[in-house]
Amino acid sequence: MKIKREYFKQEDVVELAKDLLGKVLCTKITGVVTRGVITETEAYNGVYDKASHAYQGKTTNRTDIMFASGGKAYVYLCYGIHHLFNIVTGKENVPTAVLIRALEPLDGVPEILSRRNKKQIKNIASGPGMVSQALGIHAKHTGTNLDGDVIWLEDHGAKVPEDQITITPRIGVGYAEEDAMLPYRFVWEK
DNA sequence: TATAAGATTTACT
DNA sequence: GTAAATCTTATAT
Repeated sequence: MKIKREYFKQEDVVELAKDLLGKVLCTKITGVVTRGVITETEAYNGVYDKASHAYQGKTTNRTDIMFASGGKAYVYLCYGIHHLFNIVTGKENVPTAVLIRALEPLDGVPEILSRRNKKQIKNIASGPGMVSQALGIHAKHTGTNLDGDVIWLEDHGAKVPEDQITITPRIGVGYAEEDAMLPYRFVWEK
């Protein structure tokens, strides 16, 4: 079943990032539906988090979307090459978001293989830039409603046992000083 | 207007 | 293991 927009409005972004493990991310970008089970996430805790683009309430053209209420896509181009897909969460004016770092293809596998130019699905979406490429997500999808028919999430009822969840510091945010050590990354280790 | 750096991936030595 | 690719955004002239 499709996840309602209210789900993304809960205030504890760290809990939400953890709860998203096992959920299914779906896109319909080129007329083809692709689905993947989320296996790795990171939380970005708004104004308190130096690793967040919205640290200290900084608003720019790029980060404006993070201040919207939960349930929208925030897609950001990194290193000029990679599109990073985030789910905006929380209430309006609370710039929290969850980065999807990895997933396992479920439906539309041939389309995913073709987009990634690969022959097998192993590790095909094991990094934030690769997730976006696999599902066809582009920076132009920033602001897309996640309860629409382009990008949405489904709950297939998968329960992830606590003992299969690994919590670690985030990746690639060394510039965030002490906040780089925060345990905001969640990995589903099967 | 110009310059520096980035929530990364991939290829090559 | 190291380095290149590559372009938008933010900050400074």
